[in-house]
Amino acid sequence: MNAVTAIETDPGDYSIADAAAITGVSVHTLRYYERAGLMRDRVRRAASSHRRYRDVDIYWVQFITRLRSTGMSIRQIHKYAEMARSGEGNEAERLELLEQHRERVEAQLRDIEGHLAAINFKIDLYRSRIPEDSPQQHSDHSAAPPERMNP
Amino acid sequence: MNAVTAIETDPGDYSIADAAAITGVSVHTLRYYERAGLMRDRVRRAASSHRRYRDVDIYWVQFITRLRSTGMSIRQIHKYAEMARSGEGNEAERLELLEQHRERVEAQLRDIEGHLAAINFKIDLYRSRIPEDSPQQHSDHSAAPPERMNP
DNA sequence: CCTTGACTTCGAGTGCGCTCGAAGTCGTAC
DNA sequence: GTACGACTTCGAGCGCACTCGAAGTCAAGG
Repeated sequence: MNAVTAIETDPGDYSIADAAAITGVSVHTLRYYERAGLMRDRVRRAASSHRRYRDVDIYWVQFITRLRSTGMSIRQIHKYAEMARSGEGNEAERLELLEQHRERVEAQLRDIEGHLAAINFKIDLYRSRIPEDSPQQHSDHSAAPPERMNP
Repeated sequence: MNAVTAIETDPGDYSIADAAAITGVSVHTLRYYERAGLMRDRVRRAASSHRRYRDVDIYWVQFITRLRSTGMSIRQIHKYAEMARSGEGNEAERLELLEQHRERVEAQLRDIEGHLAAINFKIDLYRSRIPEDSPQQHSDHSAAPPERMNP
């Protein structure tokens, strides 16, 4: 069970280029994430010191990509990864972190829906001014959205 | 109809501090937006050279805030504002810009929904590992999301 | 043996969107 | 008159998340 050959030949081991292709994250960013302490597990190395990503690493990258895409900061992901790295005993804490994030994402979703509605409203406003011949005043200003805008 | 007094006393005129309070955008940022050419209309000034925001300015700020919140860049908003400033004749172009943004926002919304589902999936995974007493192995790894993750 | 190319590390650079601070000007209150 | 506070301009600074580049290593192919 030679570790090196095992690592080199094991299917389910990917080069950094492969990992980048699979995850859609650039090789630069993959290295950066690792440096920043975002990886859950230490990424294995071939004898050549080249990184060998395993499936779990890929999944992890895909998951933290989702966290990033929903606005979680690198700092926060680092914290989460650190907890995950330190093994059992902090599951409740990790869960809490995720649940807090979930709430932020849900709020995000609601906000964006509101913004979308306002944008659609404005689009309709433009539409009503263009198609038929009525190129008089442009009272573009008040893009009054479907819902109240101010607190 | 003294312009100065008219501007000073007109209700519907707000100081930059008022505008900041109303829009939730900081005074620094309001000035920055103006410098960056994001304002549709030239913001009026009192004799003291203090800015006097009118309702339309407020509405505009609120709208571009929505554009910002949905990921439109300052550069793009500048372009849009420039078109709006240059008066009639480019409504179709403005409409197109907004519609393109709308599509991006809709895509954003779908993406976030997917991310949220994956996060919820992971949360459920944690939940199943915590409440009852079963603190054995932690096979946290594969946060297999409800939908396929890779293209 | 030598080239090629895919990787390595590490520090520096970039772009974005603010955010701040210094120095100055007003207008009102005491 | 002078102190105060709210504003003004302008340039510089900051934090974040990458992104890049230089210089080096290594394995395989010709």
